Amino acid sequence: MAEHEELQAMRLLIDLLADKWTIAVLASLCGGGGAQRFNAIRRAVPTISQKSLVTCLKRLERNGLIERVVMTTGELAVEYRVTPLGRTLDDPVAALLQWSAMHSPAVRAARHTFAERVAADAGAWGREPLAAA
Amino acid sequence: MAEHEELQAMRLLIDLLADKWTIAVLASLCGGGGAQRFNAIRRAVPTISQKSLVTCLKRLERNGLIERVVMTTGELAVEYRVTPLGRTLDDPVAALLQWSAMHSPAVRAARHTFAERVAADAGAWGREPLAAA
DNA sequence: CCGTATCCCACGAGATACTG
DNA sequence: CAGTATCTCGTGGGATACGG
Repeated sequence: MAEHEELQAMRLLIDLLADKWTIAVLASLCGGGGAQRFNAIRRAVPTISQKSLVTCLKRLERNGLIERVVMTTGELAVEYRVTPLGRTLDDPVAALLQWSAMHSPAVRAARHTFAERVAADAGAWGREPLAAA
Repeated sequence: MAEHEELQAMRLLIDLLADKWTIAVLASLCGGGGAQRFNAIRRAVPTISQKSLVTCLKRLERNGLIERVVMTTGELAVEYRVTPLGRTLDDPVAALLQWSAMHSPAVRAARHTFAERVAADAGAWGREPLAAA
């Protein structure tokens, strides 16, 4: 799978994608042709909080995946756009997407099996172990 | 990139891989031919704590990616082995690995650029803003 | 050897209120 | 419109000690 330092490099990418909103934000950005304004993203990802969106955007910017562009029109307007580096995420994200489509049902099934097995184990030696606590 | 429900399925996979140790543990398991004993994994991933390893293994088991096998020899011995479902992770993980190899230097470079830019912005309007706090 | 139990801290993230 | 500032809570994870 991987040997030693590759793991560390991979953590970098995983940490990039792992937080709760990054993928959704990126999807919104790409959906908007690669650029969106702050509140447009908020509307596209309705359940995100302001704070989380700001944090998320800052991280993406810090890592060079998106760019923050202050528009020079009269009103205050800021646009976020995906950089070329950000575009390169398409490949790994596509791989994740494909795996999810193919195997996530199996994972859900495994969870149910596991839950039942645990319940059976609990029932095998005594009733209501939780009540004893 | 992705539209609506795919995101939720992807979260499942990301959550699987996101915690600090899963990838390393999986790598150790695969390195051991697909099966390793508890303390063998610990030695392979020296900086992990007992607690974290237990937690990590439980999650992997719960999601059907590995199997816990109690050996029926005299001494207490437990082996963890990758399931067929677990093997299917090779594809997405390989994609992550490849991206990391190709682009992680660019991310690190972006971080430095960003840090310098921030420092320049800070220096432009006043010295030692941190000292003021 | 293979864990469980407890304490403790850091951090992600929601809610809410305020500013340029 | 595009943020910043606090508060608070839940959880991940390290350290340590104990149990089967």
